[in-house]
Amino acid sequence: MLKTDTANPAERKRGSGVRVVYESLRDEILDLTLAPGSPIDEVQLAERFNMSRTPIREALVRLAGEGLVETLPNRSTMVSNIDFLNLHTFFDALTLMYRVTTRLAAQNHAAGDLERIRAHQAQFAAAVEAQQALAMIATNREFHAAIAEAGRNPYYTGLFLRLLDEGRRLLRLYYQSFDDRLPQEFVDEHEAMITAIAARDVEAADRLARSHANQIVRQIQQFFARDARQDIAL
Amino acid sequence: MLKTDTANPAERKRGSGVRVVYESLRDEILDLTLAPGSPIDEVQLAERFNMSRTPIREALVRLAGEGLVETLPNRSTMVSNIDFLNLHTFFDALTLMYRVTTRLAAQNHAAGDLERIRAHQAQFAAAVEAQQALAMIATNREFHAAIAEAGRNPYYTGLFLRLLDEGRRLLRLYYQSFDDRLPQEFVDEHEAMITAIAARDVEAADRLARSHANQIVRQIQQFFARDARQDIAL
DNA sequence: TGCATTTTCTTTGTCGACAACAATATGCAC
DNA sequence: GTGCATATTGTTGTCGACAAAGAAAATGCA
Repeated sequence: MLKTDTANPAERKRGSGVRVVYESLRDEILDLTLAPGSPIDEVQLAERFNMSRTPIREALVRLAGEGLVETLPNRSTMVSNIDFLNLHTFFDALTLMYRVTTRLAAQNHAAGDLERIRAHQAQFAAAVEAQQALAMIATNREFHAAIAEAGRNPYYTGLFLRLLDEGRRLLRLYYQSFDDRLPQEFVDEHEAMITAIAARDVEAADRLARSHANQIVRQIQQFFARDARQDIAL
Repeated sequence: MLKTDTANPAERKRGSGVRVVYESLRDEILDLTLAPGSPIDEVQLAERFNMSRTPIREALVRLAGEGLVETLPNRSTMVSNIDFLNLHTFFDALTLMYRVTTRLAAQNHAAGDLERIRAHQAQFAAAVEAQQALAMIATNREFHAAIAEAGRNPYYTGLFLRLLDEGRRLLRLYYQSFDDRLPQEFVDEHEAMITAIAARDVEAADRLARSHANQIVRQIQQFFARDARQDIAL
């Protein structure tokens, strides 16, 4: 219904079906192309992707495992709602993961890590310069993901990626409303974090990560608080 | 092959199939009934649970999402190996989650939380008294899960439960080798944590959680270090 | 007209079958 | 006997179909 990616009828590598569906749905959910709370029809997806319901279902099971969709037994599955009432738990966990991963990156980064991190930072700066909201969100995620990778703790990385993805939905709302204006300050903060990591200065990395997280959290919280007040005013 | 839970031929509630398979396999993996690295045959499971391969596969997808099994494309899926070389990352994350959840429990616990926590602690103490290793592992998990619940941050709770489950496999090895002897000290430490939570003493809760985690980590590390040395000696 | 009940209809959960892929076994040439 | 190409076997990924479970619509009755 959204996109008709029914391009190739049957020229699809065996075993790639689930991955395609999973990644497509995942991106659409996180980009808010699929609205939170909207129902998901299996047969519709099967038609759209030109495949049977079986791989569609397996993709949905994966998405459910990550909390991106919720599936009621014998009832339709739907895109998970954003829990605005408990956003503070999200921000709390996000801040902790920012700090922990950046700390560990300063401790454990090895050859090649800094190059990868700097490359993502360059892409992020370019996206900010071009004022492209979606690219900003994506490159920011990759930047912090690279830092987490350099920290070399897959448990932290896993939770952090999940939180960053969940945050993509919030950021999408945020940038949508602010008309894609550019937060140059984030670029500078990123640079400072890279410097601290390169110097293996754990405490500085922690401090920067914490203030970076606080910065983001504060802005988003202000935005949603303003939004809520407007809702009441109407 | 292990258990023939082929009891009821078809008297099974619609939609419960996946859950049954998922929980059974999960328990067997964590209890080491299914050895790490052992292959998983879908048709064999289908015969054992008296159902088609479809629900079996969905259960395996869920397990793969939690990292309990690994699935190679077009090749058989197998029980995830324990990554002994990177155990420190596991202990690191586990310790942090011990601390964070206990801190939050001291901050946020509400009516009924303490009762639930104390109930699990009583069961744990009973299991220790009875020197039942499996019951000790299970009740210990429930005790800390209840604390995490009282902390009211589902992101932390989710990661913590995953770590505790992964730890079940390590603890299983640990207790197996030590002939199920009883760590009375854990019971006492639990009691102290409950007291700190009840008093809403966040710093004390943090301190106790940290030392509790260190205690456990140290014992398991010693065990595996000893084990490794024995392996070399042989 | 309003409510309870039955019927239809939609959507899910499960099944058995088939095709593709990987690994092993077989055959053949040297 | 060895090395390579081919056939065979086993296992996975995908499919189309059917039946159960709700939900919605239709019917009946007061």
